Amino acid sequence: MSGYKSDFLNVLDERGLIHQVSDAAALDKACIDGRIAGYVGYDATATSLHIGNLISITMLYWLQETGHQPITLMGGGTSMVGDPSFRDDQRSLLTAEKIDENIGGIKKIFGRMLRYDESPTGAIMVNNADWLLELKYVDFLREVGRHFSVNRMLSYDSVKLRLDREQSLSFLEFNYMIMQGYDFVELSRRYGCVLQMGGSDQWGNIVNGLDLSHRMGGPQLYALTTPLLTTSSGAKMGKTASGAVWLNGDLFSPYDFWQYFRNTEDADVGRFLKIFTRLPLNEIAKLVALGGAEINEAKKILATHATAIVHGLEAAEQAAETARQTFEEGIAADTLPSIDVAAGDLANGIGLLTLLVQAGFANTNSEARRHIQGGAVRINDASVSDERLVVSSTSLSPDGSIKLSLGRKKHVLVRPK
RNA sequence: GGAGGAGUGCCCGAGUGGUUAAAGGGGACGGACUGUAAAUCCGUUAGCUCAGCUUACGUUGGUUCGAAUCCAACCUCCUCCA
Repeated sequence: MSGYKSDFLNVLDERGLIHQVSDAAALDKACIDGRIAGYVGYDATATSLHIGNLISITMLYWLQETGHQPITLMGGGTSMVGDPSFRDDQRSLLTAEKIDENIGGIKKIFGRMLRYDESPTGAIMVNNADWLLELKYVDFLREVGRHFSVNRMLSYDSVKLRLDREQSLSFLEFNYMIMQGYDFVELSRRYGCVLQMGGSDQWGNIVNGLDLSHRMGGPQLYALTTPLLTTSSGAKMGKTASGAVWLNGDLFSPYDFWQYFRNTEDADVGRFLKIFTRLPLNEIAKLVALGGAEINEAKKILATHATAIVHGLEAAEQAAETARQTFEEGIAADTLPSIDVAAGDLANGIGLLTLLVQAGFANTNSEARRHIQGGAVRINDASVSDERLVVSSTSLSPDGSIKLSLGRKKHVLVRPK
């Protein structure tokens, strides 16, 4: 739907970020009447957020830009339980130490995208461990638990997958949505937060919070979700052969991040420009209008802007330049991602299979072997067919590295250290 | 507690004693073609010290020259009954 009056909802709507909103008209009005506070929760399931989370951070960004207050909630408490939504298996339990470590890693990204300060629209960082871990079981059940209907919770799509697949859903996990609902109420009490946002898979969990607030005599709260991001071919975004597209540079390099967006399908360019960049819409419209091979220019702009938001402009431009040299000039840019190997090892010679695994091109020697048999591997741009090949210092180029490639697109420099 | 049914590789799903590392599909990866796109076609898709060996069909045992397939116990889930 369109025709919102508030800047916030208009921006999100124009950029295709809205999937569902509860009581859109009332939320719209609240945004006009004054400053609202809205939050997104992030569970500490890994040491970095991934590209899917980038959308919800973007929503917080626009919330702040349009004069409201974003709250980032770290799931230090909820991560102790694990969200079963749309999962077909049980998560392994995370230890408290691991959760702390993950939160440390996750936090890094927010400072780049949001402004944390004391001003009315300054972002706030909170951790639900602060209140969830203090709860007394029976008191909590009597105060909060009584408002939840098990019948209803079982009817949610989010748990259907698990039930349909005849997988057990433990009572522990079943409590997750109650905790998330309670988080919302707690944030509303503490910070006057009235809006929770998230991916479309979070709708059920978020709406629980709305209900709970209502039943506990709290204020009217609102829910807003974004569409699940898929490519035009229907694949879920954010997965590559080597794993998730992480936002932290140590897990997924800025160059790879840039490449990820550079390889966007034609049909997705416009949609992604709206979501992953802050370019004005009229400029985006011009880029999308580019036909045929020229759309590649739009993809480069998309890649650079998206990378700049996450890794900074400098890193983004360097990634763009590296890509230009690698793909357009066909030379080995010394800024390609590199791996270090011990100089002594290289002098003695390293098996190619080992090297491919170290480079992250294969998970096992067998997989590396298959790549070689399939003709995908090149050393310094020369095809390799011998899986027993031993790579040594003789392959070093004048600038002191070996260019190792898998397929047309994946390149890594091997450097002795 | 009783009766019946199910559990296969990343996912779905065939297979009911012997070329079965397990049909087929999906996904993923590689190759060709292109524009570092899509579509299409081809190939690969358990591990290893790889012309060989090891581990695999819920778990553990058993029968057999030989088991994913037969038997027993156990675990998990589903349906009906109490």
